[in-house]
Amino acid sequence: MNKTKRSTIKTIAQHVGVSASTVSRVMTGQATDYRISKDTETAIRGAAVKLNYAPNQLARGLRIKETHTIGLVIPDISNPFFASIAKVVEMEARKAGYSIILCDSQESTDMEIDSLRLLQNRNVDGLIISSVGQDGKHLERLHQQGIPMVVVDRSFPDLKCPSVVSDNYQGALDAVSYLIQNGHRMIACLQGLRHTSPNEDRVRGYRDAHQRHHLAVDEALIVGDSFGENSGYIETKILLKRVNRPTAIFAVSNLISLGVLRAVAEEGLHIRNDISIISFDDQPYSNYLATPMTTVAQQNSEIGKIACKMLLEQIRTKKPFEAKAVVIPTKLIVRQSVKKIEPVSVDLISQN
Amino acid sequence: MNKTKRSTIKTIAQHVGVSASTVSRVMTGQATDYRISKDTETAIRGAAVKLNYAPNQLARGLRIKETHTIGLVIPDISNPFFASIAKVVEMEARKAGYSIILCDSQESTDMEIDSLRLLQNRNVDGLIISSVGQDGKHLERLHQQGIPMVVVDRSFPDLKCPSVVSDNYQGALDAVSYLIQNGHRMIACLQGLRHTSPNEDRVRGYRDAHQRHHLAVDEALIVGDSFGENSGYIETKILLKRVNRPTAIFAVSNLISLGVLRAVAEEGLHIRNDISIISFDDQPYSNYLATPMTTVAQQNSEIGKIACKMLLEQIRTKKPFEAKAVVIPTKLIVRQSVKKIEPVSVDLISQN
DNA sequence: ATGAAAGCGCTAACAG
DNA sequence: CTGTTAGCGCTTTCAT
Repeated sequence: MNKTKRSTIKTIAQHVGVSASTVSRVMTGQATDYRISKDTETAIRGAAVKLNYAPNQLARGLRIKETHTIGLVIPDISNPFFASIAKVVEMEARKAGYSIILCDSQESTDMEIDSLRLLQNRNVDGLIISSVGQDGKHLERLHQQGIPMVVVDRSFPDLKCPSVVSDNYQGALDAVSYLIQNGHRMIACLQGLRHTSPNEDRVRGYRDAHQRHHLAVDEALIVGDSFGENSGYIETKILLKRVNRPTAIFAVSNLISLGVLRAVAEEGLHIRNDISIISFDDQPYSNYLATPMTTVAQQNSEIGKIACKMLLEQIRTKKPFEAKAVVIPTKLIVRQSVKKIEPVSVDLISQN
Repeated sequence: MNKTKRSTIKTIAQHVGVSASTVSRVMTGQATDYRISKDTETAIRGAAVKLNYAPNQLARGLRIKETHTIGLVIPDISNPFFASIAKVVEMEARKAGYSIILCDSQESTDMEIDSLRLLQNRNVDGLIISSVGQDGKHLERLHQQGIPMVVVDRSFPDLKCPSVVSDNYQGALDAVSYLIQNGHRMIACLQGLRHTSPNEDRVRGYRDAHQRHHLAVDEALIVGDSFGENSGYIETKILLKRVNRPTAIFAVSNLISLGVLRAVAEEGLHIRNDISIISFDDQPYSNYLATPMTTVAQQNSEIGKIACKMLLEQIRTKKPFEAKAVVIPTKLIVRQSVKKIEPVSVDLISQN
C-alpha cells in the first residue's frame, strides 16, 4: 500500500547535488582514500540518515561478487545439538557482518544436494555443512569450484576440506569402557545413521572398548539405523523381548536415548535397576530424569564457533583449502544410569 | 583456485546462437507464451544442463524485485520451542521455493531491530518474527512500508498485522485451575519476560484462575523476569527459603521449569512430595523426568506452519494486511508433578 | 576532489 | 517466433 520507495544512492546524490559515485565512495568508507572534502562528506552522511538510506545488498552483491551470506545446512534444526550449533554460528557470523541462510536437509541426501544448489545460486560466500551423505562426492564438486566451506559433526576421509568434529571415537570408548568396568558384558549399541562418520566412529569406539577388555562383541547387539527417537524406541522394544536381555545400552545420540526411555517405561521397567544406559549428548534435562543419565557431552558451542571462525578466515584470505580436521574432546558425565553389576558366566572368558 | 566461472544466460545464448532474452524466456518457463520453437527450446535446455547453468538469484532478485527469501527472526534458536517453529517454517517455505535467512535476536530489542534492518537491506520478500520488544513500534514502521509479515508467539494489540499465537490465557487458566482443584492455595507464578504477550496472557490466566475460585492472589508469589533457565533457578531458590513456602509452582516456559528442577534438586527436595509444578511447553523428555511433569502443550508445528502459509499468501496476493490473529489451542497434559493436597487454613476463606 | 560511463546477470517492454 | 534496448542499484576504472 504505502510502499514508500527506498532511497537509493541516486536519491541521495541528487539530494546533495553530487554524483552517485561520490555517494558510493562515502558510504563504503573510502572518503579519505579519495580525499573527498569534509563538507560533501558530512552533507552526504546527513542526507543518508535523513533519507534513511541503506545500501541494497542485492545490487552490491551482484557488483562486488560478495554477498556476505553464508549457507548453513544441517540435518535437523529441531535437534538441540544442531540448534545450539546454529545459534553460535549465527552469532559469530553476524558479528562479522554475515547473515545465515538456513537449510534443513531433513536427514535426506537429496534435500542436501538441493540445498547446496540453492545456496550456490544465491551466491553465498561460504558454507557450513553437516552432511548426511554416504560420501563427499557432492561436496567435492563444490570444493572444486573453490567455494569456501567447512564440514561440522560429520566428516569424510577423502574430502579435502576443513572439518570440526567431536572426538567421537574416544567418547564412545570412554562410555563403553565405563560400562564394562561396571561389570557389563552384554551391551547393546543403538547406532544412528550408518556410514556417517559420527556413527562409524562411535561404533568403532564401542568395538574397541570390548577389544581392549578382551571381550567379544556380539554383532546382534549392534542395532538401529537412524539418529532419531523412533529408532531408539523400536530397537529397544526388540532388545527387551530377547530371552537374553542386554544389561546395558550405549545410545549413540540424545534422540535415540529418548526412544530408549520411552520403550523402557512402556515395558514397565526401570533404567538402572533393569537396564543401564549411557547416551551421547548431554542435555539440560539429563540430570533431572527419573534416573539421572550418564552421558557423553559434546562441546556444541565450541564446534559451531570454531567452524564459523575457520570459514570466515577462509573467506577473508581467499586461500586454498587446508584440509585441517579439528577434533574437539568429549567428556563423560557420570550420573546414575549405570548399575554396577557382578559380571556373570561370560566374564570367565576375560581375565584381564 | 579452480574457480570455474559459472555460466550465465549469455554463455548459453552464444552457445546455442540465440539472444539472451530467448534463453531467459525458456528458463523462466515462458517458452510457450512466447511461442518459441520446440527446436530452440530443446537446444537451450540442452545447453543449460550441459553447461550446468543455474540462474543467478541475485541478479534476478535485483531485476524483478523479488528475492524469494523470507526473514525469520526469533529470540533464541536453541530454545526447542523456537527450533521446532524454525524447522517447519523452513520446510514449508522451501516447498514454495523460498529460502530462510535466520536471525537470532538473543532476546534483545536492539538485536531485533538490527536484524530487521539487515533483512530489509537484503530485500526479503517477507518476515516471520517473534518479537521481544515491549511494543510494536519498529514493526509498525516496516508494516507501513508494506513489507509482508506475520508475528508468531508474541503479538501486539496495536499492531495491525497478522499473528499466530497459542491460547496462552486459556492454557494458563487450565493449568492453574488444575492446581487449585488439587487443593493448592499458595501457587507461585514464575513468569517470563514482562510486557510480552505470552507472559502477560499467561499471568492473566494465573490471576483469573484464582478469581474464578474466589481466591486472592498473593503478588509476592508472582516472580521472575525472563523465559530463561536461570530465572527459574534463582526465583525458585528464593521461594524455597520462604517460611511460608508455596505448595505449587506454575512455570511459564520450558526453560524456566528446568531451572526449577535444578533448584529443587539442589535443595534436596522432591517435585510433587515437597512442591508441585506445572510448566508451559511439553517436551519430549517431560514424561521421563524423575517426576513426570504435567505440562501445557503448545502446537509448535501448527504455529509455524500456519504462520508460513499466511505469509506466503500475503506475498502472493500482495494484498493489504489483514490483522487476523490466529489462536491455536493448548492442551493440558496431566502427569504426576501435581500432588493432591488437603487445602489448609487459607481455604476457609473460599467456600465455593 | 569529483564525475561519466561501463557493467555485474537478469528481465521486460517494444519492435519486428 | 526472436532480437534489441534499457535498467534494477551498486562499484570502479578512467578521466579531469
